[in-house]
Amino acid sequence: MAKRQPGRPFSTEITTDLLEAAERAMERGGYSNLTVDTLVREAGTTRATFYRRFTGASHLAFEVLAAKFGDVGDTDTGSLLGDLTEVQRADVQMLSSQLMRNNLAGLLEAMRTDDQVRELFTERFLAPRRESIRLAVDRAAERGELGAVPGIDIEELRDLMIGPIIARILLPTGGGFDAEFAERTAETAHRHALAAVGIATPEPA
Amino acid sequence: MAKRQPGRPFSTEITTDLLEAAERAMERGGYSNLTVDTLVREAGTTRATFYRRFTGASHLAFEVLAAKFGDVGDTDTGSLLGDLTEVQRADVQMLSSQLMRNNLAGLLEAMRTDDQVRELFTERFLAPRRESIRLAVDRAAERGELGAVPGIDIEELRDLMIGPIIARILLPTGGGFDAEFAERTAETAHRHALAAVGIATPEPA
Amino acid sequence: MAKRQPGRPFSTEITTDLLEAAERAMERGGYSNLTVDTLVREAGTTRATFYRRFTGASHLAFEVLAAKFGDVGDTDTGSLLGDLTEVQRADVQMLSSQLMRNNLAGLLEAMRTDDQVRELFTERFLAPRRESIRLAVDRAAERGELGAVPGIDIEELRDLMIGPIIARILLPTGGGFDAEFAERTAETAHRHALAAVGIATPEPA
Amino acid sequence: MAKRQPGRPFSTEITTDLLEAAERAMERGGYSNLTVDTLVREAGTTRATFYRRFTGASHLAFEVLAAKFGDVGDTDTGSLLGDLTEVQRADVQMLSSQLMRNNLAGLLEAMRTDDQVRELFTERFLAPRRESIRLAVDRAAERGELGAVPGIDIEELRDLMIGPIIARILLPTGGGFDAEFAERTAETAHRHALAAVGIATPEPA
DNA sequence: GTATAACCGAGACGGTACGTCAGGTCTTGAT
DNA sequence: ATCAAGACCTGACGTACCGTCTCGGTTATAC
Repeated sequence: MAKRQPGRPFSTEITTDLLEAAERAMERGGYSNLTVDTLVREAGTTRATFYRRFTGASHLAFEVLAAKFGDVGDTDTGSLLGDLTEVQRADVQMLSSQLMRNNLAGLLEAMRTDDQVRELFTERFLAPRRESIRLAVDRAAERGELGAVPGIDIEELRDLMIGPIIARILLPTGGGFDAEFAERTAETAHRHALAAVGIATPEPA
Repeated sequence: MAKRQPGRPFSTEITTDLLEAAERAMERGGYSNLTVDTLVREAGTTRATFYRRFTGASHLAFEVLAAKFGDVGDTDTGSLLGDLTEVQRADVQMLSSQLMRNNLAGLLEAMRTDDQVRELFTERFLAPRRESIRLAVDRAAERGELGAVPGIDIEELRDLMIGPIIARILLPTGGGFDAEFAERTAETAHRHALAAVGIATPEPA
Repeated sequence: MAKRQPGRPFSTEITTDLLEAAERAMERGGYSNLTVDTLVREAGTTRATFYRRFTGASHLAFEVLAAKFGDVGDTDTGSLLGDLTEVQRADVQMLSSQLMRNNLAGLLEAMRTDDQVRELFTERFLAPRRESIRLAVDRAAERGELGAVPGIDIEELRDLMIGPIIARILLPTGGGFDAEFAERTAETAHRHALAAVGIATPEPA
Repeated sequence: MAKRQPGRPFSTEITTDLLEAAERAMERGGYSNLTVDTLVREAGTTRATFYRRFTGASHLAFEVLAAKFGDVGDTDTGSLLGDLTEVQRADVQMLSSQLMRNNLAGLLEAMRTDDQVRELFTERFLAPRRESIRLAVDRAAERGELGAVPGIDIEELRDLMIGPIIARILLPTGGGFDAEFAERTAETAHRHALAAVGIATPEPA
């Protein structure tokens, strides 16, 4: 029954002020410019109050992203290629946003050090996306699209899909994303999956 | 003839001491622990001396990586798939090293802000690797392996190859690299290239 | 009512530690050896904490002297000569201290540059001493010792009294102060004042 | 016969360039702004070359003043008061110059630490001025103006004369020097000397 | 209603790093 | 041996963040 804690509860207004201030800073300057001092000043509060809610700037940054992109839907389109394309479209949209472009590298570095942020990220971002792919593959197997599921490394499929998007965002030369980028890379991942179970790729679309 | 410039020359010993100190720190703690103070302390020199050589810790970190992984060879194996596999093998080896695992995210974030580091990185890391792929594709086109070169986006091909490696390194859940990872991803990139020019993929290897 | 200001108050212990450290350094090495780094190290605190209290080393040095010599009493002995002698005795005692010998020149140089230190010095050291002399002259005028006050330049009288003491301290050849130095120079200043209003000097004492 | 040193001799041009650069800097910013770096840059030479000529900035500063004010003439006006007035006029002129106002305090502080500068200053500035006063007193004694010379402390007389000038320069509130300042203070010193040998002061001028 | 527990603003605090400046010395090549 | 150039070590500068703390004052529940 989630018992009420004694004492004065957190002011929700301050929390949202901080989240908004962080989002603005992340949109503008990006991760390197996120300092607790600046955030609390802009949110009109103080360091101590900040640290009651978050363990540090990286934690808050993560929460901003989680609020924006935390929930992934799972759509059953009826075919593996269709499902993978859906997943890829959602990820391209998420990762190509200014918020991600400016902060992904910084957060990935923060994860290396900070266990808490790493766990949160894994749980809220990585796991759901991996699950979407696993479900798509399972459904394909049930439909008989794939001979044998065990031959497919879900993790590898995921990296094959999200990797090119990340590369395009993080590497300086990376251009934009044209309308068919998601389709092309999803097809390639699809071929990869088929090849893994020994099925020759059908006619290219 | 590289004329001698006037004045006392840089002490090469100090330079190598700094590079070595940086490499140790990068191997151990990774990018976040790279501070100018710590480096000069360990190298037995001073901040001012450091700043005569490097613009900051990120610049030095880049130089360490450039010294280790700067030069890429170009091997002509006689087939596009063979060439791409060579490229991929080299990149897997480079990126899976502890040095890269611990520092790639930090450097990518540094690049967002620091123009100089971004240019150096682009010039010394990105451009040569892109060039390797371009040469492989050009040779394949000459051999008639590919119908029309213009249909192939070199940049996209590069992202399709390096992306999965990066994802595996930077994302917390990323496992290791088994012996055939390079082969599999190179094959997938190869299929992607063929599909781009409308050629059906041959029998999977 | 001296309302309490918000926030954590300054630690008085740190303040006194700094003042004591400064006094020791001023006594030992003198002004040139006063560095913020050394002071905070000896007081066991940090630069930032120092700068919350003082604008710089010269400010702190001034505060040390102000605490020691800040307040001057005003004694009415009944005669101008007596009053001037009292003032002179106090100034000889103050300026002949090791603290002043070692730091006066440095502080005078600091004053040239730093407006704040100049103002503090003027207000807390110069003004009160000038006032003592002015009061003595006013009382003498009321008693009829001096014909007309306006004829006396208080500033000049002050310089005539404090000047010789300063010269003796700052100039390298300056010897010590014998017991009658204050009396002799006060008499001379007295004669100067009388001469300024056209009164012949009486018998030398 | 002042044997010629082996090797290349000092460039006199550099020496004068340095002296001139120093004078400009002393006139403008004053002692605190005298840095070896700035001086050699402005003189178009280098630190090493500077240190072959001078032991430090304070040494050079002293040389500038010595070149300007080093030699004092000795005039015999026929009376003690006349001679003292001459001395005082010269000192007022010297000390009231911008060059002295901006650098005296700094040099006095430098003297406290640097033995060499102290010796140079004593020898070239203090000793000659003391000697002028001593000669004036000796002549007065020969003329019978003073009963007995031994009763007069030359050092004290010097401090009584130069002290007020110094006070007026160094103390922040010190005003300017009107035309009769030298006369008035010389008279006062004269009275002091007479009093010291027990002679009543004559009618004020 | 009145404890009590936790919040909140303000800002000091020790720690660590930043990038710069000045001092005085040393190394290189040239005169 | 001087000179220009500039690296080098030492040590100090004033500032920025970090995460914690100490104040005085303010809510919300819980007794």
